[in-house]
Amino acid sequence: MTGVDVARRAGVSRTTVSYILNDDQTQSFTEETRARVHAAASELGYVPNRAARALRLGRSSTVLMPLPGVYLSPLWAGIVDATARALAARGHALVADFTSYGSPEAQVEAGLRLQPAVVIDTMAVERRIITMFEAQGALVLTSRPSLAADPFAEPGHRARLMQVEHLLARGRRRMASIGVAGKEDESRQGKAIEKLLRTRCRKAGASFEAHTLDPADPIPVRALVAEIAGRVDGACVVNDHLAVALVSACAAAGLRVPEDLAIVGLDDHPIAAALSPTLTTIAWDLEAFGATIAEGVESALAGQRASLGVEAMACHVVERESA
Amino acid sequence: MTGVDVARRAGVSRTTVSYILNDDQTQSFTEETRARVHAAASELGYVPNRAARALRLGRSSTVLMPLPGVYLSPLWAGIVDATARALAARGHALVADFTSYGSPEAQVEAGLRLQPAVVIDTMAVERRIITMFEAQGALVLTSRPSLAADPFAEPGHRARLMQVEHLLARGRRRMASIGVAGKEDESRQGKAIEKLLRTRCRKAGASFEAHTLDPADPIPVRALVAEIAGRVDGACVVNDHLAVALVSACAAAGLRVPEDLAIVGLDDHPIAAALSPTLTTIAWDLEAFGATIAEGVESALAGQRASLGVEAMACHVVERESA
DNA sequence: CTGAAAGCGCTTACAG
DNA sequence: CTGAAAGCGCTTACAG
Repeated sequence: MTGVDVARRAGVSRTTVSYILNDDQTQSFTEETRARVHAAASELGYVPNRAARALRLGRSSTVLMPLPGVYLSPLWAGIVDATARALAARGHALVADFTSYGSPEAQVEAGLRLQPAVVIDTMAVERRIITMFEAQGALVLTSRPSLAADPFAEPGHRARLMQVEHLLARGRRRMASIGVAGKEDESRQGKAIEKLLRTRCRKAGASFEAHTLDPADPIPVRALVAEIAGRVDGACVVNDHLAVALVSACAAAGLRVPEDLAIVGLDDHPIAAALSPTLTTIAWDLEAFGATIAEGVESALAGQRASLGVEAMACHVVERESA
Repeated sequence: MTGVDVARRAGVSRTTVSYILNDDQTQSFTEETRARVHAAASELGYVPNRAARALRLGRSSTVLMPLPGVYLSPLWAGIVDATARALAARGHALVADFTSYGSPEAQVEAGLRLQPAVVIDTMAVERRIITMFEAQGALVLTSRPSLAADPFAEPGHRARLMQVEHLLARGRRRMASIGVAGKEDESRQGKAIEKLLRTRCRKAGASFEAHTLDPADPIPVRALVAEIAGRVDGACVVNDHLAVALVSACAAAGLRVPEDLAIVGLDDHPIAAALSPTLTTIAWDLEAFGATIAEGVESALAGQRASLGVEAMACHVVERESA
């Protein structure tokens, strides 16, 4: 089942089959020829050999997304799924690599071994790893929001702000933001978000305080609940993982949610819907994000410097019991 | 950077390079020649072109793992990660496909478009989809435990039994098993496990009851807590997602965990460690599982009917506060 | 023990 | 508008 079979069936040369199936704009064919070739291809169930195509073109159709050591939360799973789906529709295969490598060198070497057409840079991977990929000649597509942009436009900022708006709209005026005690660039972003939320609260005449926690350890979560009980009436949490821990610690401490403390999470983790009380959260529109990345890959392959417009990644409130 | 460059540098023919680098057993070379070729390859950082190799060999080095619509729990994420790592070490790229396709046909067509060397059959995919892959000539490696085997040997059975043993060892004698209200083959397996646990409890002089719940809906979880409060003192739950919902519903109902009800989860979900109280659970040894699959892939590629020995997948109790 | 050569299936510059 | 032919980099049967 090769292009030769299609050519024979359609009564044209192998060359013509390639030109027509790849919709080559530099060639012209009669509508009748086109139709015959397409018909022959679909009747035979012809699928071009990827290896031969890659060999000839000098690039594979594999797209690599390095996510070293990423805890595969439903958020990341959703991003990977949406991206893989959108890429598959365009004939690319997404390889998401969650492996934690011993060194940046090992990571880049393993990634390059795949000979990917494009490497997708996400917020989950260190910048210097991306730099190394580029130094080795890999085509990189970044999905990082441009730092120069209006911070309000950055998705993480918008989502966190949406949490605060939701709590303010429900009459909460003593606000706390709870983040992850984290890595360096995360905490830098954390500071920016903190400032944004603080400003918003001040404008609404609400108090504001910020805390960070280690999501792997419940002890500080319990301590925090004891500390803020009675003082804070609205908490916006950086992700649902931590929000679930918080709701649970409130229950253990006898603090009523949402009466004493309203809580809004982020990411719409499946467990959030199963909790008692169910967790109000912010959900992302991942479908659109995947499509955006797939388009970016196409542009990058076409040699254009692609602007991803990740800034436009949408999110919305999922109203449940905790706020 | 091709095999020709390596040959030139080592002062041998292109043929010799291939034979030596692929460690062809039908050929013999002096140790000195081998060393020269290996040295030249590593000095030049030679990586064989995957596309050319695939074209020549007639098969890619992509391994496909269809996981249609699988909620990517930390368990599956761990399995995918461990498998990808083990396969990468052997030069294969794992493509895990979480897409929910409209039809089995669409799924198989999309999968085949990748021209995978091997398709890995897991418990997450319907059998008829695997049958279709095989009918289309794909090489399938099944990681399903053989049904004929001793049920005690099946990993899911062993893990659930481990939960019960843990609760019995802590003096609990009024046991409940809580599963997911699920699909047909799951519920068949569910029946087998129920029988196994019931028998074990009877032997220990403990009472036993089984319940199933929809993990997406907290209402029945709360109803169940109300129903079993005071009657049951030990609960083993089919996964941590549901166990978190249960712990949370207990707190909301004022039922003390573990004093009134000891709870053991399954899968070691990261959220389980962040809960108040922290969740006692069963963790899988996924590293070994990934290695087993990678070995199976190699055997399948070598034309041998591979026995995966999934039955041997190990697990252990992670002791925390809830039991 | 080593090497020259065929051929996997594709795309595309080139000739007609 | 269409086709014959080169060549991507690899493996391996075959000849020496």
